[in-house]
Amino acid sequence: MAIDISLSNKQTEKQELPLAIPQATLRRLPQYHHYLVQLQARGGKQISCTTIGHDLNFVAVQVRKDLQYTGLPGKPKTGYVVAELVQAIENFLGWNKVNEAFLVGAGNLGTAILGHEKFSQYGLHIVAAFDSDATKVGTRIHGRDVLPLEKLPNLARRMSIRLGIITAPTDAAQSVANLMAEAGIQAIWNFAPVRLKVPAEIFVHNEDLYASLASLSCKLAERLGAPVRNL
Amino acid sequence: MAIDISLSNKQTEKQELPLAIPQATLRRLPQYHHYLVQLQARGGKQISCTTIGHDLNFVAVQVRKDLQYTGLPGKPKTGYVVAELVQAIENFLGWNKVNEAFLVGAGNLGTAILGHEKFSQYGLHIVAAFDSDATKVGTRIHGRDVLPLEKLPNLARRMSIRLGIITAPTDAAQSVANLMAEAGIQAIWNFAPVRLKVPAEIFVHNEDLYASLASLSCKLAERLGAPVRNL
DNA sequence: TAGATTGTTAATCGATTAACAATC
DNA sequence: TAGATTGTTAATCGATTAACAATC
Repeated sequence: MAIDISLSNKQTEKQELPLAIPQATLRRLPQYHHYLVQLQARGGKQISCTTIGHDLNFVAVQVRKDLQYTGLPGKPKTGYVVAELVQAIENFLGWNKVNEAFLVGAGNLGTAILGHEKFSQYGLHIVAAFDSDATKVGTRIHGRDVLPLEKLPNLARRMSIRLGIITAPTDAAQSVANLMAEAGIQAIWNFAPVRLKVPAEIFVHNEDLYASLASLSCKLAERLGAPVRNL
Repeated sequence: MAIDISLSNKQTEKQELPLAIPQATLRRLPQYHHYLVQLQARGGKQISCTTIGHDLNFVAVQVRKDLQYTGLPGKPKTGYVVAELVQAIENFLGWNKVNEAFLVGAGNLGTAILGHEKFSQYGLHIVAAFDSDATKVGTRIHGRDVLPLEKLPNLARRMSIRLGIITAPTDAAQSVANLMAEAGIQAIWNFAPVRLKVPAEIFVHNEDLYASLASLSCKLAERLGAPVRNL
């Protein structure tokens, strides 16, 4: 019987138990991707974890573990085929599928994100912006219409939008999130420094600039305190 | 001799070994801070880890461990004095000291960050912007001059600038970092999706939007694949 | 005193790293 | 075959959580 089970596991494939990926690996995959794309541009065909690790300052075995999540097997002695690996990472990250998104908050940050054309290379298409400020509504920012916030739920449903980006001011963020939840949006990229309260099925990713600032100012404060060492 | 050493360690205090703070704790401290400031605004005087944990969705003991890094002791039964705790966190993070910074790359993102007035409440004062684009040089963005990139090293030295913010395009980021290193800058907040090569004494914090995007698109792809469950 | 809370020490968990067998 | 590399299993490390004593 034991043989039976192990066989069926091997044969049926893609069974499931995809072995949830660690956050840390997920953060590194885009780095590998970026590295590999550049390598490819320079004509690189094959690559080993040893080399990737050396260039990116990771231990080789960590690179190997990370890449295993993409499901692409490498070849002993030669390593991975660069083109395949790029594909595998993009596939794993969902970067070869289009994600249409709505952005709320057409202020400075919202404008910056709308202007970031590279995102579309990674499947992120921001199709419209929303704002509650009447003076902004009706304008166009980097080719996208700025619509009144009230229109979001209806439009999101009709267009089956699954991703929402919040670049609204802190105080408005929660109510925007509520609107998005109501609109059936499935994931939120939140740039406001608040922990949003949303239904459990909605995935929230917080882009917390204040956490970054903390890390930087803490480091600088620590250095000021310490006596200056010989440079 | 052994006794001697342990005594001196205890007595002299502030000796060192400040027990390096975990990254994760550092990310949470600003959240506590934000929560406590709001609490204070509503007139809260005392607070317990139990309550903080409940409101912020952390386990109480984790909150306690995190807060211990600030060095402020709580009182059994009553918890912490809100005002003291806010102070202690700000002090620990260096948010009550002024950090003057230079920003390089006056594009969309740079403009957004220059426009983010709240940063100054956390000690971050961006005093000038730099760009290599001659059409931008000479203009003012959110009250700050845009200067030619070549002027950065000299000015940074003269003004003892310790923090640099990179919002330049990916290709330019490394050379900007080189310039900053040359200018004696001690910490870099890097918004470009590249791993910068800098001397070991420079602290780099990467704000990696593509890592965030990976996390979001991966989650969405995973949902699309799976059959829709009962909502 | 009883109860809520802090602070601390031990157990658990997950991610990183090390060791090594398998493979081309 | 020898050597570089992958893939896997075990050891290590660090952070989270649990258990509990100390304190007001």
